[in-house]
Amino acid sequence: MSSNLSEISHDQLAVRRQKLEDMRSRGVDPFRSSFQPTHTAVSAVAAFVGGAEEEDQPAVRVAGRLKFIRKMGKAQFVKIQDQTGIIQSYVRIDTLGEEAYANFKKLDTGDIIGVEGTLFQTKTGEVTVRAMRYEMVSKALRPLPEKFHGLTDQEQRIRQRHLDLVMNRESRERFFDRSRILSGIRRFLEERNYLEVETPVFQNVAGGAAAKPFVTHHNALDRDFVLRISLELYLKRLLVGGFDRVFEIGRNFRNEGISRRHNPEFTMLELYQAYSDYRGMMELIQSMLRYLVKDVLKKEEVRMPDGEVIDFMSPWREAKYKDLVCEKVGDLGWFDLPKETKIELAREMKLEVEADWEDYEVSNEVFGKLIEPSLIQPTFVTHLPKELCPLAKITKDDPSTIDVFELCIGGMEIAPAYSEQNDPDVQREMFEKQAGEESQRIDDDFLETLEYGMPPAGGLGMGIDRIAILLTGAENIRDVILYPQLRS
RNA sequence: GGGUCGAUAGCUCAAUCGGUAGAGCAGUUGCCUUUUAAGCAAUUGGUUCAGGGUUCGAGUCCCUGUCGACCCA
Repeated sequence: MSSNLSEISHDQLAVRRQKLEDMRSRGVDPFRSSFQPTHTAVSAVAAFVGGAEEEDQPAVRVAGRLKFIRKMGKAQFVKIQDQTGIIQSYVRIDTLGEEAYANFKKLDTGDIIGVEGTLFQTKTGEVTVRAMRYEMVSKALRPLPEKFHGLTDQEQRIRQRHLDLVMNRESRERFFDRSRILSGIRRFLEERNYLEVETPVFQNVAGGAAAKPFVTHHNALDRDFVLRISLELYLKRLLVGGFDRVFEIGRNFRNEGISRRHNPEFTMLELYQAYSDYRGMMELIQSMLRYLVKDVLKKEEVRMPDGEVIDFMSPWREAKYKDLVCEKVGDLGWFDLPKETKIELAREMKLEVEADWEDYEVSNEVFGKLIEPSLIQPTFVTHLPKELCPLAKITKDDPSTIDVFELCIGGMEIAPAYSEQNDPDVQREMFEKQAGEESQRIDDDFLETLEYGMPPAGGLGMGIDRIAILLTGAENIRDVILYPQLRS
């Protein structure tokens, strides 16, 4: 059977198919339905008893993908990778037997096998399984990428993420970190008696943020829905319903461009706490991020790709939005200047502002382009102009600002938080001002709900993708989303 | 949407002025019983992203398109 391998050696797929058929003809199932390892790669290495004789070492059964095969005639070393890591196995013709060894030699990298044997240390000290038996678990019909360089093409790494995860340790670790961050957030909030809930993705009105929604169609109802752009309004309904501490971690969808920091579907955490306010949210987010950095990721500090170090443990800076803008432009009593003068000055600072922009939009361009990117260490920016968010409470002693903060870290907006607006009449007014002529986009059901009485509350949102970028030191949102959107 | 750059063997990459498309890894066949990207010898494998053009001759030059990367919006 194997005599014709050389004839088809130009086609690696055909060679592997032939090996598959050879296995079947020997009565070996190339795709077993189960296999029970006793150890993972990491726990097997940990099970090695230092200083003990080999006959006193534990027997282990491990399973995983063949990453490296080093053949030396009548013996070979192979590396087996599972979710936890890699373990080496040493396979000899005199322990396995001639027939089994001959079959073992036909295995390919990428095949998933199980190995059973005792632990020993090679002469370089590597803990290794001396294979007494092996089992074919799943045949790989396609070859893995090149073993040293791995898969480097960005597009392939995303389109074939499974290969990226098999070949690139940093990538696998980064997604483990993302999972740890998610479970850490849940643990943190549950310890504070928050209730995790799920609210609708299909909505009548895409509220809670300013963004273009995706539209979809329900056939049986014969009507269009929009996919949610935020979690806010439904969670606030739950505050009315008496759920005083709620959070949701869910996917939002925004019909906008794709960039280093934007994916059309992204994951948000939103949480609401009755009888709290934006100051309460400061304490919460600070404790939560320190918990994630220190206790979940076991880091003392976070290093960004450019080498800048972010210190989460020192006290966080707090600064008013207007003070930051005035400081940047050289005071000038900026917020009292007429819009035309602001536009002139902004253009002198090489900002691209349009003549028909609103006054606050010009100021916000200064903030977004010149200030935010420079806020590397954790900074609470407070007292934002009220035009920037219609869902927050107006500051008592300054009706031009709202009781909110925007937490900026690493030059990014990480988490906004508000003292939530709970006056239904003020809320309607703000919505109408924002919607302008598109009054059909006002969520009347939400406004009606507020009329039943919503407790005062602090609310906070945090982009999970961005926090993952920040805490894992990634450069691009695609590095923290398993299957990000590509062009086609 | 705009600008710059890129796409060559399964993977990572070469290919001078426009002149026979190469290497390493992987595969195949041998040798090799403690390797570490194992080693040695031999060997298979190409729609050079797609389509058009210039030319005696195009991976290379020109045009269009697809996809991607980076920057800007």
